[in-house]
Amino acid sequence: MTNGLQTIEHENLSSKVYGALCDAIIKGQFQPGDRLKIRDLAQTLGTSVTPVRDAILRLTHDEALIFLSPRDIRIPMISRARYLEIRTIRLRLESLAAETAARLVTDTDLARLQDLIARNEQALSSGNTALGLELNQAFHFELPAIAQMPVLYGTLRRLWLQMGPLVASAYSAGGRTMIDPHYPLLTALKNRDPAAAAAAIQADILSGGEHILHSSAFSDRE
Amino acid sequence: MTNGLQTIEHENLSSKVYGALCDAIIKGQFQPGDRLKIRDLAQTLGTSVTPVRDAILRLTHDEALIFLSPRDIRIPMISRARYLEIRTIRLRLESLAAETAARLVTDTDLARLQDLIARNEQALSSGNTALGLELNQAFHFELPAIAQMPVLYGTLRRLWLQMGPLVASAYSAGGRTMIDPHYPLLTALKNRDPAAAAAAIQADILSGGEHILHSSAFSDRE
DNA sequence: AGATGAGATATGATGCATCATATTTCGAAA
DNA sequence: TTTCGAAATATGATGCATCATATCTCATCT
Repeated sequence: MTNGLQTIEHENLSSKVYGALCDAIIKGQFQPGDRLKIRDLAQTLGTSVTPVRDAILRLTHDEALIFLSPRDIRIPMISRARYLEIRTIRLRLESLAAETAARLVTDTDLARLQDLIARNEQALSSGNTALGLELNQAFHFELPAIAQMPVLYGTLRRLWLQMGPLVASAYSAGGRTMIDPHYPLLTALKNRDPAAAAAAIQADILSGGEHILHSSAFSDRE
Repeated sequence: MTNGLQTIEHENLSSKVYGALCDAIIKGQFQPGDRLKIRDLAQTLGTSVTPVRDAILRLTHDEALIFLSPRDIRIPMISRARYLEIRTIRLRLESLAAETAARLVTDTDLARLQDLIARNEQALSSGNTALGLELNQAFHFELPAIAQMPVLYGTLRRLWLQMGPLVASAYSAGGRTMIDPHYPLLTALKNRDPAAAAAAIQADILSGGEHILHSSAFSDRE
């Protein structure tokens, strides 16, 4: 047994299918309640059932998909309570990412963030909401990456997956809510101010949350 | 598409195998660096390879197992940095669980927690460390359950899985560190005092963390 | 029209064969 | 003894068949 075992990332069909489905979920290509069938997806994607099954099962463990029955896999409609729970968790975790990022951020990091904001402004101008969603999320995920917190990154990624259809639906008309809060956050990071960074990301989450709460039809069930 | 889609839990071979492997990991039946082979496990467990593969893949996505290569699945030795990251995240999340639990806790909940502590005292007296580990963890998981935060529960479960071998190793000699901090937490919950509950769980995590940091050999790598 | 039940069909779980390639073994050379 | 390379073996990924049972369809009855 050796110390310092090194993890590897390898890309196989299953992980490719998983990535494609994650993208589709985040971009709002599925609606809550939509049914996913393994054989249909395998045909569409040109694979056998195994990698699709792998990906689907993974997404159910991510809680981005649910089994309504042992034969019925759906995109879930999350409840208001669940959304609020996720938001509360995010307030705790994204503020941790932001604080830590404020302490570690480099000029290269800042340039990258600036670029994401600029590209999001362009996406907004051209009405490309799917790209806007993607860039908003990419901005958020920069924080745990800059903070060098891989566990936190993975945890947040799964939370965002769960919110995917909700966020895509709430922002289907686009809007500045996905961009404006990023400016004060960027400023705080430039200033290497952890407290300001934490406050900025929390303000982002809360203002975004208000938008989601006002524009979404939630499941009445937990 | 209906509102209020209801998720179901169904138990199949894959989830049974997953549960058995999670148990084994938490109880320290594997050492960091140990190799798991799908066919061997399938033979041991008396299943075909499919459910074992499902369970193994799920554990790799949980980051409780790692692929050293596309053919080599191991129990990871986590790094000091990763442990500290997990601990930081736990400080945030378990305090959230504790605060919320303090607001929602019932007498039935309190009795259950009391029982867990009593059983842990017994396990300590009889030198049953594996049971002590299990009961310590059960106690911790009561908080998100009482708090009615299923997402938080799932998130914490995965963090504990990752720490499984480390915790089992650090506490291989047993000790009061797994019990003593539970008393002030129980008191805070009895008093319905969120701030005290949060402080108590954080103290538990930090004191446990000191024990782990002093007694563990970490991987030098991230 | 709605409800019910039977039969047909579909679905994910499971088993197992095959494949590509990763790993181990073993013999030879240094 | 150690190192190296070739061959043998093993391993997880993938494909696909089969199974158990979930779901859908359709006919009949109220």
